[in-house]
Amino acid sequence: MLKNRNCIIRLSRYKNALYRLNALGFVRVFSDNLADAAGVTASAVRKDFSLFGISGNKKAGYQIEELLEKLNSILGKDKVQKVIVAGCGNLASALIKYKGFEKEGIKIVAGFDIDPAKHNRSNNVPVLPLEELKGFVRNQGIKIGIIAVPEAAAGQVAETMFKNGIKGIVNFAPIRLKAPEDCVVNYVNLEHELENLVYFVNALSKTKKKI
Amino acid sequence: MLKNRNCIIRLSRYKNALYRLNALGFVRVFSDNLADAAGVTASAVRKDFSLFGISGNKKAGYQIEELLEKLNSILGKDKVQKVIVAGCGNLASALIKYKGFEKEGIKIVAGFDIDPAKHNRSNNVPVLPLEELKGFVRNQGIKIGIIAVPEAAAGQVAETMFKNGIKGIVNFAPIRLKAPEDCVVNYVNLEHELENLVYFVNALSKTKKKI
DNA sequence: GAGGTTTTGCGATTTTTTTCACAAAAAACT
DNA sequence: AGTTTTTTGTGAAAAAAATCGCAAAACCTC
Ligand SMILES: NC(=O)c1ccc[n+]([C@@H]2O[C@H](COP(=O)([O-])OP(=O)(O)OC[C@H]3O[C@@H](n4cnc5c(N)ncnc54)[C@H](O)[C@@H]3O)[C@@H](O)[C@H]2O)c1
Ligand SMILES: NC(=O)c1ccc[n+]([C@@H]2O[C@H](COP(=O)([O-])OP(=O)(O)OC[C@H]3O[C@@H](n4cnc5c(N)ncnc54)[C@H](O)[C@@H]3O)[C@@H](O)[C@H]2O)c1
Repeated sequence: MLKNRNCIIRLSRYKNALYRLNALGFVRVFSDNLADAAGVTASAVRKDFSLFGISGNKKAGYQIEELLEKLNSILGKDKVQKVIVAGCGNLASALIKYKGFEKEGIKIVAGFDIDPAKHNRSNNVPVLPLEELKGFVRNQGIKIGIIAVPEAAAGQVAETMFKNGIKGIVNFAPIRLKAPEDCVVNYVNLEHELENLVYFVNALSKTKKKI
Repeated sequence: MLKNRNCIIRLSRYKNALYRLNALGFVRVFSDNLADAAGVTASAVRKDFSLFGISGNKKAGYQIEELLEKLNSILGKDKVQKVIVAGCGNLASALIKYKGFEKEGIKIVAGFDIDPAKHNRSNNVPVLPLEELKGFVRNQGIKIGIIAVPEAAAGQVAETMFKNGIKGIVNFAPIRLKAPEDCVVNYVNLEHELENLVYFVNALSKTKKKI
């Protein structure tokens, strides 16, 4: 099994770039066009493809439509991915309202919250009491969850998710989660993202001054 | 200059973990305690510290307070970082409302939008017309920006930011940005994060079945 | 259809990152 | 004071990821 997260993220980027090229009327691409569009090197493109047994035509590059089919299949985009969110505060509201996920075959099917004021069954995306998470996830066979609860609640919520069949979590709370070994957690930490930026901006400005 | 993004992200994680340990009453840590709390290995902790010339005491570990001071200084947390946001839609609203940034010394000082309906000068965090971004950034010497505009507008907005002194951008729009070489862009792509999760969940379930 | 050109596919190489492993320092114990 | 125990700090080794480089295939031109 391939473990390189960056490589899979690049596949997503190729996919997005290919949709854009397609929309511009292109039918074929060469590895270097695609590389430019995705912001990587041509040999990275070819290497990644070779890792997944994707091949093009020497001298004629890759057929965009065919390529998209293969990438979409690798990325599990041949079926709609049902996702739930725990914690329906500010961040989750933005996620639930976001139209872009639908285009990508990602469907947030329900939110869960402990605050009764947030509950709403008649919504397009219902917000249900946290106690219903368990049954919902089991019955619908949901595999992917998003954690958007406060830091203090995240560990507990993750445990409930994993216990009831969730296999992958995107966690926005700024805390590490314990996960069973057949499960995955992807962390999105916006503070760290900004801190990181501050570090590199400072570091760059220092090196520039030396020159 | 150190280029390893992961290493800097780990420093942020150490910092968070140290605050938690501090709150629990700890005064000192050993590399392995900290490693556990931050979700890394003890040798990674020591190696990272050695890279930044941070040293502890053999047999007595590290003084938490002192360590925090050093990490905070490396991460630029000794002064408040002023940040602006372009695009004040759903996502930016969540960011603007988020209380957690303040605790981390990150202050979103203004939002900018093309939609007049979003403008509001009397808010705690004012939302101003996009045309004012230029002057605002220059006058206040802002170095960090967040892009939360639609994909189609992101390139243009980034260009304006960079032209007026922004050195680092966190970009939520699902598109690569052109950046001057003394500037940095950190990408946060939530679709890709979910896609990635789907890939690894599928991959793991396949390898498990083989066993 | 020979010769030239372009582009893929992938093994080999290089670079980067992580992990190991152990000497040296410091504390604790005897 | 010497011995044992514990933990750091960092070179060395290993592992992982990125990049290079080039043979081979496909196409084009004449
Ligand atoms: N909003 C941001 O921009 C932002 C930025 C960085 C990090 N985060 C992180 O994302 C998470 C969510 O942030 P937010 O701004 O949406 O917070 P929020 O306070 O707006 O929302 C949290 C929601 O979780 C609910 N909740 C609390 N405990 C719960 C539980 N045990 N089970 C289910 N629901 C529970 C609350 O009722 C609330 O609706 C937090 O961990 C925060 O640290 C948010
Ligand atoms: N909301 C999410 O959960 C989510 C998830 C993934 C990605 N994103 C990305 O984040 C970005 C923002 O998403 P959102 O949901 O907040 O969108 P949104 O439509 O709610 O907000 C976009 C805002 O940008 C403003 N805008 C448009 N053009 C502008 C310009 N040229 N200059 C300044 N402002 C401009 C609009 O008036 C609007 O207020 C998008 O690129 C989106 O693809 C959002």
